[in-house]
Amino acid sequence: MRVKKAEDVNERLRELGYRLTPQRQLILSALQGSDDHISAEEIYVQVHAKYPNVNISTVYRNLDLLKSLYLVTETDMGEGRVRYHFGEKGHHHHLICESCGATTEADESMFLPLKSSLFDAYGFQANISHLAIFGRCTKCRG
Amino acid sequence: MRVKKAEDVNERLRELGYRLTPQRQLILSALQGSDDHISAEEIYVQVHAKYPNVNISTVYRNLDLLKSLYLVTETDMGEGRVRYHFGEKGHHHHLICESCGATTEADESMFLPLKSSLFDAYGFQANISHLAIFGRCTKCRG
DNA sequence: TTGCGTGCAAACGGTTTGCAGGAAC
DNA sequence: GTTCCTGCAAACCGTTTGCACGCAA
Repeated sequence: MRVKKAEDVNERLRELGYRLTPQRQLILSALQGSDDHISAEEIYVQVHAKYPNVNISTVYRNLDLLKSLYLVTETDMGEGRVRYHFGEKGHHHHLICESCGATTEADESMFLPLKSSLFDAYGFQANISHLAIFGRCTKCRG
Repeated sequence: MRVKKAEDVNERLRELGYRLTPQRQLILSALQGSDDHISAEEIYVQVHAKYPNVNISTVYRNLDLLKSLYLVTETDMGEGRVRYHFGEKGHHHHLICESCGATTEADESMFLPLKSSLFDAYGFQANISHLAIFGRCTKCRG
């Protein structure tokens, strides 16, 4: 599961007829540079540092574009705001403790059986790329 | 999986020292009377019809209370608003089609293997009461 | 030169909060 | 009588939108 290079994405956008504005490239590199999921606000802060005039609406508009091209996925981790993740990075899921708020990553493989039983039972092709599951972590159970 | 009777809930609230205001009871009966998940707005409309002075902030405050007592669960079905469900009703999950918006209910049993593998692998006790899974339904795959 | 993309400011919509009055107990 | 609960209005906060300008192609 490799991270797609910045140049590849730029090329793809150019192919599709989208312009490579500095704002767009900074937003992309914020997404690519983030290990974790990143919020629109956090992207904005990073981009704004290098390019003070940028507006947060530009961040949202570019995130919408990237979502529609399936280059970016969003995950609702129950914070009242959505987090974004660069599409080519590895899929994984989040176990969020309702008591202490700790989040653990769960491997995609855990979810494959579910995916196939949903397909078998309902013909539903689940797009389980980044799921947030709530519950209690080991510590808080004790 | 039985629906808890209104009187039982009233009694429980009274035991815990909470007052049984008419607003609170109307909110409870809206929750209990809803087959599906119901939004705060929808509860408000129902309650308001019988008790025109009620304010939507009262609905939110009561939903918060009921959540904290684990009498009500909330599910984010990706609509930009949360839906509420009376706790004692049967657990089920939602398969939401990203193309046509259709939602199908999936039985809880589908998710039990996932639940136990998360517990075995991470010691995480998943509280999978009402999960929303996005993907493509049978029709939209065709 | 064309029209996509942007900055700005205002609006939006669901939810939360401060406060003073009123009802449940 | 005490205190919880409520109605009201305003604030909040993440996100979206209308508009005119500016820059990538």
